[in-house]
Amino acid sequence: MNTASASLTPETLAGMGLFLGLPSPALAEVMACARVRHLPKDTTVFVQGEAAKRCHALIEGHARIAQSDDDGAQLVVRFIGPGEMFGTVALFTDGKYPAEAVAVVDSIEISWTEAALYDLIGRHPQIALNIVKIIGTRLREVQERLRELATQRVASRIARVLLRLAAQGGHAGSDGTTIDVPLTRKDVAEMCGATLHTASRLLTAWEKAGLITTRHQRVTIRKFAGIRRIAEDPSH
Amino acid sequence: MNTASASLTPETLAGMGLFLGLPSPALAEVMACARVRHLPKDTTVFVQGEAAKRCHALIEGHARIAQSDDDGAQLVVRFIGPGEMFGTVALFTDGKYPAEAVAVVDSIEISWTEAALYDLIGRHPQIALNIVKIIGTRLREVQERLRELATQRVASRIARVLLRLAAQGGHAGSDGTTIDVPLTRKDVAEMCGATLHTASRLLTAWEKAGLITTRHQRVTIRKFAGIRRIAEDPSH
DNA sequence: CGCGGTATTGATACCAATCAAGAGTAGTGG
DNA sequence: CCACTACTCTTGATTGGTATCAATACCGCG
Repeated sequence: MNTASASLTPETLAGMGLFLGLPSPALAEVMACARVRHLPKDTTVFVQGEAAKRCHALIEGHARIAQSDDDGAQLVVRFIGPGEMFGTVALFTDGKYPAEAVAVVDSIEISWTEAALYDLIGRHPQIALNIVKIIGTRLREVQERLRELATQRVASRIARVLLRLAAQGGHAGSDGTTIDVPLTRKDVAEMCGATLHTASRLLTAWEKAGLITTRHQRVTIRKFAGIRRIAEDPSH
Repeated sequence: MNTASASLTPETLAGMGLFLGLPSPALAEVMACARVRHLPKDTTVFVQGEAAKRCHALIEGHARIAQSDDDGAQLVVRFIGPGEMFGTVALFTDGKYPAEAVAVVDSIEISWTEAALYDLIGRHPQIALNIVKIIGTRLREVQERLRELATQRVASRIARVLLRLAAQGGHAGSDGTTIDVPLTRKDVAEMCGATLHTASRLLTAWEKAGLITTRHQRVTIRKFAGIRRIAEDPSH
């Protein structure tokens, strides 16, 4: 993991949605004004309400973005994986992070100051278009979830959470696809607006039915068809 | 209303979020490649799944943006008011509108083709930043609603819908603030993921309590404090 | 070995959906 | 002008999915 930091080159940036379509020299510029940091597990990158100073992205690892209520209630907005940016919208709106970001495994972060980002956009407007595309895609996803939450039952929503996570960050094995973010029952519940108890009941039931297996907060989907059926079946 | 079309000048654009910060000559360019249309009440501007061809904005009136399930279930994503853009995200993502847009009152729309928009952005990159700001703000709002839906009760959610609509488009009168979008009980219900029946019961109860009045689908908030209390009270 | 965080599982309560019926209200056309 | 129709709104009765309350079990770790 610390070797990754050593091998970090402008080419690493080429695959990031934020810098798609930029020529090599531009990537070098981007690299030149970036700050790379190692984030040990459970590091808080920023907290809700804090003044936004930087645009962030992950090189490696996973971060949980979560929003809290005035009372304790939390909602997991999304998990950020390698190559994805986060904490950037605040720079363009009111300057305060609307959620908190915590590394859920050892991770590596790259970030830019607000001034540096604006400067880069000025010289490479493509970056602004990339941001529009990224934010637009997320807007859609969140609207999708909003509709799900309004119209689907808990079982469907949890099934969809699993499918979404598997698609976003999952590696196929001999016995199914394993989601590489460590997921507590609480995380699952907070991703779909359910209680930890209901999530636990359902996941345990699915495990007994052979649809999934969970060990040490790692979830493996063994029967995609079964999970997909639950996700789409309006009666469940 | 038809006079508005006649008096339409580049200055009209200056107040739109999309073109904030642009100098007059740029606004003239924007105007030159725009198409202005009158939308009679109930006109469908685009339907869900349709290929996105244009970037839209409202000069006057109101449009409802709603997303449908595979089965009939609908969710009202937002109401668009004068000066607000809509149907633009699709141009930057997969090219398909994720929702439908319908004028709920007689309205005037202005729009640009995808090519024209890209061309304008190329010459005036500020537009791209404006889009980021607009979409970023909406992303936040939707995330906010997502959390509400996950953690708040129906009464709170409906109260918040009223407050949000009053803030977005409401004019103060002697007896309170009237929301200028015509709202059916169904609209209210679909904005917060409830059934029309529950929405009706609550609104009627609030009307009896003197918190609001409704006549011909026009809602007036008479006691802001009362509505705000319901919005924040976790027991309701 | 005990301890904090996580997970399971049963019993109960309750909010809101669903089922069901009827009462305004607006627009249409004879 | 009035019947006819469609749509919105109201209101009652019942059901059921989940939250809530409560207790116990598990597991890695100091």
